[in-house]
Amino acid sequence: MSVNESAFSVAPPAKAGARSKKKDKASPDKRERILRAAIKVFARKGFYATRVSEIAKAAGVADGTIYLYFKNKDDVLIRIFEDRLTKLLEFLRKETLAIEGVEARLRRIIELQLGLLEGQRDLAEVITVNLRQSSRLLKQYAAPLFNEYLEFIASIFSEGQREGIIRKDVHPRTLSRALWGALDGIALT
Amino acid sequence: MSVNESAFSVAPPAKAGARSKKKDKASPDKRERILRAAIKVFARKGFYATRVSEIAKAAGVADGTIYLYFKNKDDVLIRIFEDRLTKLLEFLRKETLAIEGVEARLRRIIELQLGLLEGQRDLAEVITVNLRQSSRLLKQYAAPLFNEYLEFIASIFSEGQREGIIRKDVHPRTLSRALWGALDGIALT
Amino acid sequence: MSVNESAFSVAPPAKAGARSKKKDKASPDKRERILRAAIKVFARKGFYATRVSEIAKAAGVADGTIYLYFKNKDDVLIRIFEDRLTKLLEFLRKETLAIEGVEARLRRIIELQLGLLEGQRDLAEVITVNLRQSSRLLKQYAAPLFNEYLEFIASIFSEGQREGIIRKDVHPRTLSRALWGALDGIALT
Amino acid sequence: MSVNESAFSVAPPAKAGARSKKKDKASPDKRERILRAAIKVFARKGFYATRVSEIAKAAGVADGTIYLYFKNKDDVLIRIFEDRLTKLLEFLRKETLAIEGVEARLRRIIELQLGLLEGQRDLAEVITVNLRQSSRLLKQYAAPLFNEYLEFIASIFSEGQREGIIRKDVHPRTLSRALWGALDGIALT
DNA sequence: CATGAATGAGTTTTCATTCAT
DNA sequence: GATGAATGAAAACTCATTCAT
Repeated sequence: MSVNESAFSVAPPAKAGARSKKKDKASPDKRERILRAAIKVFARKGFYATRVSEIAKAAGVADGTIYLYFKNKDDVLIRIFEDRLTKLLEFLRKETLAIEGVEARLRRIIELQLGLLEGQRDLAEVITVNLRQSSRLLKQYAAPLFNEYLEFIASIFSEGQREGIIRKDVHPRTLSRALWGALDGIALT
Repeated sequence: MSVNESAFSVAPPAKAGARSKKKDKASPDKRERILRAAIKVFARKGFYATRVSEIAKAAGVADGTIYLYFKNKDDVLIRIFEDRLTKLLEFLRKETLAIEGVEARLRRIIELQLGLLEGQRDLAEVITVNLRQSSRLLKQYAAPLFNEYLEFIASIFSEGQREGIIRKDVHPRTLSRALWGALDGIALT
Repeated sequence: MSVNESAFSVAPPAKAGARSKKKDKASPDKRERILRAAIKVFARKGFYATRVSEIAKAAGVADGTIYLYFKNKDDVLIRIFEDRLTKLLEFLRKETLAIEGVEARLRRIIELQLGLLEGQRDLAEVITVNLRQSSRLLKQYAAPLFNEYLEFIASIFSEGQREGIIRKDVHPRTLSRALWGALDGIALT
Repeated sequence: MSVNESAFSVAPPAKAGARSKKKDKASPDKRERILRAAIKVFARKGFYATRVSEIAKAAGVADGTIYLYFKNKDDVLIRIFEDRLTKLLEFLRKETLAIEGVEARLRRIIELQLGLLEGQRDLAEVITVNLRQSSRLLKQYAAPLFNEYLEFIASIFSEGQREGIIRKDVHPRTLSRALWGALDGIALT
């Protein structure tokens, strides 16, 4: 399973029987289209510099439509974190835990991570950049998720320390932060 | 010489004999006060979420005063990069080149870097965060300076590769990005 | 055809079959309402002394609405010139060229002009006053149109000179300027 | 006596005995310098578009100095009208009344007027343009003076009508307005 | 559901005026 | 008197959000 066709690369779920009912006027995944458009635009211009109208245009919907699916502009960013980060985390867990041995696991994480950061540059950009300078509100929602992510990687380092294959004088949490930072730095190229 | 009393921790230059001679116009350090206030506020809330009036209040000046020293809000951020990053780079160069051996140098850089990122958390925050999602204009000014910084670290890795103490299958530039990312990630705590 | 129901006294074009077909978007005459309000207020207070909010209030729209139809305050003035002066010129041409003989034509011009300046005092005021002391930008747009207007009158004087019924020792262009000035001076009452 | 060295082309009054007292620090005619500078800048950019600091720079004084001689920016314009228009009127009266015959007088007025408008383009510009679109306050001061000026010319037309050499079906006041307008229009070239 | 024109609160920025030196 | 840095009230303009169609 490649990273780029991974679970968090959400694709509209196959649209079962073509045009289910009659009208089906509500294009089936307008919400999804908006999220994707938002990721793209947020990545390019940052949250604050992005106009709601730009998201709308990129998604091919009217400005007002955004407010049918999201409470407000902040909410769009929050949902990006929630939807995507959750899926990313699940995916990482599944992929990693299937592997035996701390070193192999870390290699797999790095591999996935770099693959992710390459294939989903936009998403990574949104996560890293916007995590920091956004409103209190956002931080409340997003930070816990990101923390969970770091915690997961830390847990692997922790295991490595117990097994004695990783130096013990650095806190696993610090290691996980350093790893994320390094990978993110690399991917920025 | 500690990082936190370093060259880039700009202090109004002692004003030799108080009220030197005649003119002494343009309140010598008001500009500096504004820059410092801006760094502090930008770090906390990010560039876009920061109101010019907040910078003014933090600096203890009137809103309009900002515009006596800076062209506009963008310009304030640009000058932060210009003033500070330049000084930081000079400082790093001086400190590092005085040291013999690639490994020792890298240790010193990490040491300084972590010291900086701790002692000047605000500045580091502004540099890292705002470098990414800001206006074209800013990127034009800031990115080159940041690149110079990465280039400097890359040059040390490069030397290490020639000396055979650093693996040669990764580009020095990638290494420098990874190092910055890791250190930044750590400091974020 | 009276001057005051003339072509340049723009009225929303009757909107043929009410609510024509489908779209009918962009409130058809809001732009027009704003232009009219602006002419009125500019005439009374001058361009610079007029607040955008005053135009908005006079037009019965919100401040921001102005910016849906015009780039900025300058643009409002520019469009007044463009829309109105162009129509005025067309009107004058049509009315005048239908008449035989230089003297009769000039009489008709004076008649129309005074009618205009009376019936559309506001517009005349805006044209004359604001043509002079405004920004480079405006002059670029407005002056050529005003010149075209003067040129048209000059062409009639020119014809009169060829026919020998107007003294030849004054340049037609000077005559047209003098005529405009005199009529404007009179109308100022 | 040429128009351009006329009474209303105020020159600092010869500075009697060089450097009267001792210090004489107050440059003798700073007020006059400011007025002249203001006329020049107002003519070029109009009252509203002119910054107080621009007048100051043109006059070679500090911004604050202006407020030692004038109550505020409005006051500067008011004094221009008062000082200059008064002098202009006196001058016109003296010059004209020395001449015999209505036609000769009018010729002289036109001559002077065109000379003035040429030699003192700036002043004429300020008078004509700014008379119209400025604040209530200004109009209160300036209009009466301008009216007096028109009244004077009207009186000559009036005399001409009594003498039967000027058509009687137009009000003298209208004639004077037309004359001013025509001359102003010509001079605008 | 979808639209997008309209709104107006909230920001940036300007500049006349003041006042400590 | 003269200065010009500092002030802050006032204006232009932006853009998230609403709501009639």
